[in-house]
Amino acid sequence: MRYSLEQLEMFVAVADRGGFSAAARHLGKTQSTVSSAVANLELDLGVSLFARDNKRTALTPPGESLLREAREILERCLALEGHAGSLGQGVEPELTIAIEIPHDVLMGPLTDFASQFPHLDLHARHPRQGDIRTLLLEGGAQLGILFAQPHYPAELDFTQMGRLTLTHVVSRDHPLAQLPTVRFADLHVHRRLAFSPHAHRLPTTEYLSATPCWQAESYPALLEMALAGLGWTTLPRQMIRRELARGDLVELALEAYPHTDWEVGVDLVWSKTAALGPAARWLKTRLLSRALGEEKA
Amino acid sequence: MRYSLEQLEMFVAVADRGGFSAAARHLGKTQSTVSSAVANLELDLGVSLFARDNKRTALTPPGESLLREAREILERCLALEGHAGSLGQGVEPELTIAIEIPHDVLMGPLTDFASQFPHLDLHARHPRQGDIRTLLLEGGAQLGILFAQPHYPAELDFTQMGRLTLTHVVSRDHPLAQLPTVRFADLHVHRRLAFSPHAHRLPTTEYLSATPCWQAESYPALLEMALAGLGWTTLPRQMIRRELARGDLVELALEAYPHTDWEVGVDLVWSKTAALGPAARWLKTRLLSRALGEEKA
DNA sequence: AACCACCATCGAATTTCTCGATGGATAATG
DNA sequence: CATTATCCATCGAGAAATTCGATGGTGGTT
Repeated sequence: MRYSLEQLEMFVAVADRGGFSAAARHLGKTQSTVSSAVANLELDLGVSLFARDNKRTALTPPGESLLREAREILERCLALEGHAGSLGQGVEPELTIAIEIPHDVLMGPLTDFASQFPHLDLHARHPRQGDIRTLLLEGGAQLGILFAQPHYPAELDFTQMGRLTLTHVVSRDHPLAQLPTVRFADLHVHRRLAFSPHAHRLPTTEYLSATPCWQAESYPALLEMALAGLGWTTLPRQMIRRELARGDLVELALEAYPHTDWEVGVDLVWSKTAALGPAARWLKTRLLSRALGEEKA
Repeated sequence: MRYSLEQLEMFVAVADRGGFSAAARHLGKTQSTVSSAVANLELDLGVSLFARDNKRTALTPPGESLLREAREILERCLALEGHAGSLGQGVEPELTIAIEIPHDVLMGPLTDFASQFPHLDLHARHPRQGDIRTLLLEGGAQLGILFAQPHYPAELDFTQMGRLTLTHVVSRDHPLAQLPTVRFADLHVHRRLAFSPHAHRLPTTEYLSATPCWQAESYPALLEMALAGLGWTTLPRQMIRRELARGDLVELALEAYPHTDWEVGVDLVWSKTAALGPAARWLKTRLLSRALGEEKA
């Protein structure tokens, strides 16, 4: 028969406590049990693990080498049990969230989430905006984080999670970056990089429709284009902290324009029909407890 | 009582084979054994692993999540057994080699070694040259790789492993790098960076003693100094392939000097008294089978 | 020398595991 | 529609392993 986990436990206990009797006391077993269990393990493995030196029990070099692996196995078993325990209490085995714009403000809650639910598989998707709704409706994701919508399907529930600040930026080498202040008319002569899902909604379009305009379907794509110097664009400031800090992107100082800081709401959305598991609920309250706006740069 | 490894085995077998009976056939057990074992495992873990749907046995989502961890545990157990097997056949649990100059020619044999003895802990040390001998004599290392010595202590055995080609190099920005050919006298006016253990042995000193000379105790130190442009030096060409390829170091074209390529032997040394284990013997023959010289650039 | 702590071994009691058989349920087949 | 085959859970008997307490040997300690 194969060696058992109990045998491995006794093995490490003897190694840790420095003796068979001490290990037996610690485990609440008889000394003879520990002795024969380890002896059988040694037979199974074909290696002598301890040098019984009468009065001093020390690991043999092979024993020391195998001890690490035995510990590893037992640790994995503990992980399995912990995982099973949380699953037994109804915690869902995996969670999918759909994020329209990945920005580092979310990373704080996610790292907390990782330590709270270490065994859970998190899938973070960032599909095109419209797809988030269908994902939530079809159960492909449990939570969605996206720009505030004027209205949602009846099957979806939502809360405002916070606000992101939109700011006008260009790459370091762009002509607009050289101007001390940017007049409204200056924008017209340079290419605008627009976020296509919003291109028809944001106030931007009302007065800038004449600008040569490129559209991209995702913020990361916009970011790449802006970094390449293809034009000016509006991006959430929280998303491009790094680039601003490094100077790769430069904020435009818009002159005589009242809405220098545009804010756009970010909503947390979930399906009314599919019940959220404990992990999803935890993440939801965690995301809401710390409003996005508080973490503005 | 704790769940057993057999139960985990049956768990994954049922998951893999798609049913209890199939798993039982595969494992050579009775169907009832598998059935009750998995049922007990489910009780222990407090999670139902399979959705018994009469005629179709499928993993539950929690079961799928736990399956990975169960596999992981069993895999670790196989590793433990494999490790124990090799240790049982006398393979040493760890091996220490002392290398005077780490260069990438050794990496081929070492990667082979890693796949041949996956559980073995390899310690690669590179002490000062003289210390290698004492390490070998005192059992702190089993194999040593160092520059050929005129003679060794009686307790050490050795074989020539190959030859390294010493070449004269300077950094890209050094004045000598600008000369199309380097005359012997040109060397005198620039600082020489010498490998101190060899400074008294190599022919270099005989005719270059007048050169301003810095000494370093290790080749990596020499390499750093040469890269910093501190002077010219002689380094094993195999050791600085990368730097030569990138152009960070430049070989000097010595004019009218017969010994442009100096070769220095590299010896493999071990203790006569301490018997080498199987792994050490394997690595020794592997290192000798592929002479160092064959891998010259 | 007496004592104490340590470990290996032994036999009996207990627990667990395994087997084969049985029964209920479903899907394919004639 | 009956038959057959396959699937799984359950049961009881037998086999196997684990556990316990006791015993004996060994080496330090007082």
